[in-house]
Amino acid sequence: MARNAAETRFELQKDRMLRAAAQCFNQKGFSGTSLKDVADVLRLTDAALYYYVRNKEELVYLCYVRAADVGREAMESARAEGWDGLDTVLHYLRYHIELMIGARGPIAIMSEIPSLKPSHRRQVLELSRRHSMNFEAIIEAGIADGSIAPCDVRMTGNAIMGSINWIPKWYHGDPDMGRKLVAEFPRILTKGLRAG
Amino acid sequence: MARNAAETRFELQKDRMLRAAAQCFNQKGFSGTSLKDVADVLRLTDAALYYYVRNKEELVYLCYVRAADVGREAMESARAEGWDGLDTVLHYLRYHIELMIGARGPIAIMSEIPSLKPSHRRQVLELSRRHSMNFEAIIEAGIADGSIAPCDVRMTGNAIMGSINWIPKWYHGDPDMGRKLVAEFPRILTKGLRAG
DNA sequence: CAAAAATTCTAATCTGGATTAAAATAATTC
DNA sequence: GAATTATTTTAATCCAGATTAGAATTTTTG
Repeated sequence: MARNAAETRFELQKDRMLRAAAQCFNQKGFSGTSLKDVADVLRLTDAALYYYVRNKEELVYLCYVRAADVGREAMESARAEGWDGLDTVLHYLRYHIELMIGARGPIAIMSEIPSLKPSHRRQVLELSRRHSMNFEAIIEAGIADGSIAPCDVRMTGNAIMGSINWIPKWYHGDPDMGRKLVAEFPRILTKGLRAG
Repeated sequence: MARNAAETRFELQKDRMLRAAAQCFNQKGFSGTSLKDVADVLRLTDAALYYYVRNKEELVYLCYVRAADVGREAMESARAEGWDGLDTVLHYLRYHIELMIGARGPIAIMSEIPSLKPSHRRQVLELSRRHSMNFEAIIEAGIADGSIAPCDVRMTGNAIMGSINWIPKWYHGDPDMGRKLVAEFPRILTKGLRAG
């Protein structure tokens, strides 16, 4: 019946669960949300979650992996379509924000990596580090191709990613706000980059 | 012995405690850090903390009030010294970052307001809302005086404050990084604002 | 220094929430 | 539609960590 793994009822439910969890975690933090909180969103019992995940720690871990996936996808699309460094950054920001607030959202803020068990922590940090590096590489490419003004790449990357990461803290699904977000944020965040 | 309330041994220790707590909360989140974690930093027993604070919830509450105070101070200094809107924003950012990473730090990220009890939550949200409004007012003043290019004030404020709020997530006390932060961040965040 | 006050500790208790096992229900398959 | 498999629930257990009471220690005061 299911075409591929991702279309299994199991996989669909699991994904629903991860989105519900992300929503809860973003609001109340990792330890602040009980499994019952997540289960309530899904109209399930807390115990049912254990059918999909070994324990609570794995739930956050999967949320973070999912967040990393979304960021990576956005960046890959942007790289394929942007025609210079600045344009690529612009595309990346738009895609990432669209995914965050769209059907793939909500996306968990990776704000409690220390709560992960060592092996998971390592993996998530690695994904996170790689994403930062890729973003900085785009900025550097933009400086090289003349579309972005020379700047401290590391700090600039931190500044922009901070804005992005913080979005779930104040955006809670209002559609009007969402449209504005997609329309304005990429523009605002890249305005300071432009060369010349 | 003590000149004023703020110099009491009690007040000093309490402040030390709030800074230790902020450090822990920023790393592991509210519920993720046990009172023992905080006490360990201070070389005290968890039970000793109850001499300074009624319970854990109050500890976070005070951390958040403290964070709001620091933000407000930075903004007041900036308003007094900035000679136009853009310059005021620049000053504000510099002061706020200096306070965050300096002797007054670490400052707690207000990321788990939902964990507060209703009355405290109301108060903190009010402080937070007021700070945002004041920041947006400065941007508007800058647009009016021609130092800042017209923009969506709300979104621009969110973007900049997001960058600021996220700092404690990646800055962990490295002095070199700290200097760079103070030197570069205000410049980066205001680069996109400039009119003309 | 002795008494009083302030601060911290020891040793419990208590509780929310994670986790588990087994039973019950729903969906699929043949 | 009976058997099998997948999903969810009920009903415990279990434990980390918050909280409390009272004792012990340190600091201050006179």
